[in-house]
Amino acid sequence: MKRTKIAEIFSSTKVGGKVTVMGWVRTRRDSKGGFSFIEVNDGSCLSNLQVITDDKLANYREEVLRLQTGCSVRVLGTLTASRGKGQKVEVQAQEIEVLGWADPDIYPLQKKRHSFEFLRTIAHLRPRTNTLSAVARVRNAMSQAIHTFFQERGFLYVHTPIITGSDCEGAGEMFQVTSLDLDNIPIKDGHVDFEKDFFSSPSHLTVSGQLEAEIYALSMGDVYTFGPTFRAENSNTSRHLAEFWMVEPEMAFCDLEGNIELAVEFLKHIFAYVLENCKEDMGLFNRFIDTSVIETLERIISQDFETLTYTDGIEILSKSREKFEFPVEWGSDLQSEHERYLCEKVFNKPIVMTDYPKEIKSFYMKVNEDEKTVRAMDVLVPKIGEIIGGSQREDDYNTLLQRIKEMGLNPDDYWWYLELRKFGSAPHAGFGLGFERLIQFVTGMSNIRDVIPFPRTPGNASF
RNA sequence: UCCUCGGUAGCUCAAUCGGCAGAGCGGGUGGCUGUUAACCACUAGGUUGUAGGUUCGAGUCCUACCCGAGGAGCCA
Repeated sequence: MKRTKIAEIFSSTKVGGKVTVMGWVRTRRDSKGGFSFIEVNDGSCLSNLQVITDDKLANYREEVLRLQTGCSVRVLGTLTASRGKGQKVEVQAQEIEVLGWADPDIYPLQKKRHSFEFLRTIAHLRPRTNTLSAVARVRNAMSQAIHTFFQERGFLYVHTPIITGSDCEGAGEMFQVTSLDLDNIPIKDGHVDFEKDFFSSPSHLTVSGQLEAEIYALSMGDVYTFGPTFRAENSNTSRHLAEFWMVEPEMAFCDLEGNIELAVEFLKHIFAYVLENCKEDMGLFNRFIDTSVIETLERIISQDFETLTYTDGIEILSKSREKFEFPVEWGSDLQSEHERYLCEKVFNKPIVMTDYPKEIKSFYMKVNEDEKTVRAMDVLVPKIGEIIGGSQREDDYNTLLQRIKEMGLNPDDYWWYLELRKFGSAPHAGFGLGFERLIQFVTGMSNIRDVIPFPRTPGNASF
């Protein structure tokens, strides 16, 4: 079953050799002169390979003329320079074997545009479309770019747990994990008896690997996680998933400024990598999805990000003449309309907003000397909004303990997290980046459900 | 979860004031051509999301529910 991938054929200019290509038929055009053009795609690249077949093939009339969109084939032929326009090379077939038929009466994909809504209902077939296969290739390239970025800088890749022991991560609703028989739940003193559960205590799917990443940062220096994350929020938007992938670097001996520097470098590296390595796929997005994506990415790579404090942001917003639905006031969180106004109207580029009021941020963020704000940073990008959220972590034992109490949390649940501040504490910082939101930004895809192979959202875990 | 809009042929959509269910693409058949979103002709294809109601008559109006999209909240 040795084969040549179509991407490989297009990447070299050699003609004359014999090749075996396997893939799926996208379309067939017949000539009554006794030959047909078949476009084959194998997923290795966006372009189809044009295969010329003629009635010298034994199975031309019985099989080749019945090939339709979706059939899988093995083609043995000679690579030749194309006589037609539209492609440089093509394959003159000597043999075509039909590996699998696809009855056109019932095969849902057609040689035409489908809506993304419809394609979501056929997630088992949608990667056979141009756009979804391009998303898959870009997603793959971005994963690669993430690892090379951190590995080149000496960051350690840490696998933090998917199942977490206690409900103490403090970031949104969690999915509970249990092996108890839900039709027959053990009860003790009127409550569920978790002693009988698998872990002898309530357990959940992780909402963040950050707290565990801090452990390794405070031993190994620079670390990062890259894995799935789960939120049981009933969010129905184009930028939320119940299961998504998050990148979380964590650095010891690093403050907020170093954190911002890394985040900006990180984003620029990913964008540059994709522009360099996914030219054909990015061309598709720039042509059919959002005609400004390439220009936007190029501009971001060459420009500085706008960095401003929350307080400055509030000032700009309250001085603007824009009419907002929600009032702008110091102390309350920025609404989507505020973020978008700053990002898209005022600066027209990504912004890094820092030093938020401590009341609207998490307990683990380092409190500033003003005792009102914390060393937090959000990176906001046009259209998507928040793509990165991070902070310098509170490294003072007493301050952290006090913050935990202030937020109404139980210090016992955080005993090990507190001990990191008791034994050899050090300044450290990190951030979380939503991988799918980054893919959305890079590709211009407007719905997050179309940049992950199998989206999980409220009411839907199909496939 | 809230607000708004939508659900009609395999797909994308149209259907005026409540009055015969339509088009393009896709499929089938035939024709034509080194074609490439191929082209030309013919043809098949419908429980209008579900349940109920108003009416002589409902795709259209009313009620409930289901599903989808956009926005908001929550966040990455």
